[in-house]
Amino acid sequence: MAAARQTERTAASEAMRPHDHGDCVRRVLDEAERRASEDKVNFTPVRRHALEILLESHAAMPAYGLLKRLDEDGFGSQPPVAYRALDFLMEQGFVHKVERLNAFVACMYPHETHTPAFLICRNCRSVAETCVSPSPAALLREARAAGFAIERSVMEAEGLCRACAAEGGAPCS
Amino acid sequence: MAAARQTERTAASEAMRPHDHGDCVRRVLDEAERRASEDKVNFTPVRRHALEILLESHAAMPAYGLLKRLDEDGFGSQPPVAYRALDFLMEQGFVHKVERLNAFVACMYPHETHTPAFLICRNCRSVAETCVSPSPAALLREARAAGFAIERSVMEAEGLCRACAAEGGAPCS
DNA sequence: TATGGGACATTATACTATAACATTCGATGG
DNA sequence: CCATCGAATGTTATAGTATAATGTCCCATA
Repeated sequence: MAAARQTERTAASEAMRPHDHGDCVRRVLDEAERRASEDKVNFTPVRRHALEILLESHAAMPAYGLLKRLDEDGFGSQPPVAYRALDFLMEQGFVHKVERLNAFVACMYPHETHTPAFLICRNCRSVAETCVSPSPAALLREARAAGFAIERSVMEAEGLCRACAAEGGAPCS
Repeated sequence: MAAARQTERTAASEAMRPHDHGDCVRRVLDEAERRASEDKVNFTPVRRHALEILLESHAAMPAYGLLKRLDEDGFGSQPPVAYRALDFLMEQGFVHKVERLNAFVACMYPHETHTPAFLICRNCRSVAETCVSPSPAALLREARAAGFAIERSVMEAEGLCRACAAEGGAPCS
């Protein structure tokens, strides 16, 4: 279990089941490619490779984890390398930041506008993205009442994934 | 505008209107006191004072901002001073962390169990807490399907508060 | 061909958070 | 009374996250 941090383990309905992950990768990468050329943004090698790395697993990866990988693959070792790529990918909606973990995941639904919602296991730190409607009604009402214009929002739920619950939910260590 | 970061400015329906803030403070502090003695937890001076500091405004305060204040008031200058107080206050539900900002706000609804929802202005960084139901239906459905047990969740919405929108929404600088 | 802008390189530093271990002190039971 | 256990705090050190600031490269294009 201790090794489960930031590995392949995932929790949510789609991600948690065995699946042809190559399909995930191709689907998302193709869509990103398409959208990038459509929007005339510059999908450079470092940006593309950063997305590929994040796509290797459904787990969230910290910026310095990504940086390490980028460095190993010859893209440079300084923090801005990773953060610039991440900024681009997030602007394009190809990647989300999981604030609770200060870590990043490739978006599995890059074709739809949505409010990402994450199920984050406090035990193994697996992360599953699910989609909810662009802005949940209750929050939208509150925002309207306040004159607040929501531009993007995220829901983050912490708890225990099925696998960890089965093991008793004790901390990894 | 530039000075608006982490000041009294707030955005949401309750917090954004002029109001007797002394009432907020007394109400929350009394409730906290009551709950602490009821639960037999140790509401020590540093913990209480940390809550008082966070209650001074509806804005989110970074941990090191709180630490600075605690230090000035004679409670010590090392990071664990602030983080320990914050850990306690969050456990008790008296304080929430706004993950998007890595900053902390006193909970304005310490008497109810709820999913906090934050409206965060990307321009002036004001934060308003609103309540939504313990777990929005759509997310709950997803979680059930995944066998994921939600223990707590948060919604964070970023956008422009009314005041900043009126000013054109340009960055503070 | 100059020039303007986007992307990238490089250096330094700011900010956030926790690990690890020592000490104090009060409640509780012998 | 005294042992001792645990919660809270004190102290030092370090890990982890993120951005500022400046300069270079290169290419589209006027």
